[in-house]
Amino acid sequence: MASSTEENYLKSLFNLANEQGEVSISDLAQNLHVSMPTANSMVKNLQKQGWVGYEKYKPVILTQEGKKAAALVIRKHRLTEMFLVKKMGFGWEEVHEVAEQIEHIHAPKFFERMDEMLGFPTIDPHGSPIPDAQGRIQEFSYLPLSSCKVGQEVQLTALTNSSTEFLEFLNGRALRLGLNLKIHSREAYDQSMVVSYDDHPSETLSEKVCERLLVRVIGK
Amino acid sequence: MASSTEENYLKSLFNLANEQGEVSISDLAQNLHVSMPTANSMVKNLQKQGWVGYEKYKPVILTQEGKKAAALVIRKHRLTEMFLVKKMGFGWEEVHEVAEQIEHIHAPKFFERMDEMLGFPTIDPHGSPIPDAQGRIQEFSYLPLSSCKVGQEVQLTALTNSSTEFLEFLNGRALRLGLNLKIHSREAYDQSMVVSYDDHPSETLSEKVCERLLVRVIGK
DNA sequence: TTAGATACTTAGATTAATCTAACAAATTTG
DNA sequence: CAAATTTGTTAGATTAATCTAAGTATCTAA
Repeated sequence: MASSTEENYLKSLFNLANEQGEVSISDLAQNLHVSMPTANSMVKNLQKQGWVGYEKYKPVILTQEGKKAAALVIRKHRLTEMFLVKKMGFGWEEVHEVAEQIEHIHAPKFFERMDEMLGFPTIDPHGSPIPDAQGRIQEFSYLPLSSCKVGQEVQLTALTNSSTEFLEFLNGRALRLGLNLKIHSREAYDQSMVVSYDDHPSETLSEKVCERLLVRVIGK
Repeated sequence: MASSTEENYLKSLFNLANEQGEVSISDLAQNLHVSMPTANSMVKNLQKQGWVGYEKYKPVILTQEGKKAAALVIRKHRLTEMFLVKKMGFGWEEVHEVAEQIEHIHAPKFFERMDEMLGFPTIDPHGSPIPDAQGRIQEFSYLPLSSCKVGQEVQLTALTNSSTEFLEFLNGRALRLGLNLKIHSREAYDQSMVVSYDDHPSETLSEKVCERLLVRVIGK
């Protein structure tokens, strides 16, 4: 069974591979805030346990077992986030730190009961998919708001970044998942967009923000 | 801040002191399933951090800070047990292992929300008191059933042992906290007692069991 | 195409938590 | 009370996870 530390490495490898494709030792080290030699020796350890394939100076690749193990940790993390928000009254900006700890709890029934109580959710509070109990993960094909056109109506469905600062920024503008946005204009100079929703008749969102908002087109 | 390991030592010291008074290095080592040298060096470490007082060959004594730190870990443990039983549908025999892990989570709001959702409970599912947020613990004065007299009516209020095996034994006889028991007889030879409750007109309980059942006298 | 920069590895040290072996103090008991 | 037993301590080793320093491989770009 993986230690908490090993679980964190598996999770990082999984997430980095999804974001970037190939994952180098330095990517991994940076992501986990450890030195390269530390990441290097842990990768060798993970390899010995059959979770990753690795050859000197080559990218690190999760094996099938490694992917499954990683997905199951991510499952625990995202189920926990959903539970904290839906059942315990946490804000979506407060759940990450707690979930980072609870994801390492070994207690199948605990997470099964969360899953049941939540009605078997498929996404977490930030719109990321929750892997199933077999470690299978459903991929959605959402677009960044930044790639949408003026005049379109879209629904905010997920985020590519769930840092506390970004979530607090969204809270400040009453932006939440499920909201319908109308795209009124885009500024050619800096790619910022003006949108409206609910009782917000005109909000300007920077390119940086628009890239992090994932949407589904619903109109025009 | 105490590591999980340190928290476990503090908890053991607190519980052992309550059960036995003086706590030796060997008591501690036995209780935590570690060797005496391990317990010895951890006690020195806890002393350096101001949680225990210790002199060579003398009993280990928690300081005020040590007692408070221990009580706050026990608070997290017992709140978690109550949450698992009352909010997540666990049986009282299933909660210990999970609570042993969750008690080490550092997330004040998580436990505050549990407390609120449970209506600020004062006892856990096994009748043990839950320390308050300041680490103060309310002591009850319950009697073991074994010390009660034939003819008395008593209410089952707590247990002195909450091992899975004992709890499953109680489950098998539908014995649970809050139940009123009538004491019909006691066998002089082995101190076993015959009691009745609910639709159980006659159950024989061994001395070992009677010592572990804590009650409040309500009649005769 | 080779010099310089970047990425990676090796070597060796550190810390927390554990162990066993050996010795020392304290307690119990004949 | 002295011997035997129990309890506690010291010394030294181990493992997981981390680090820094130093050296090596790979990539990039003049």
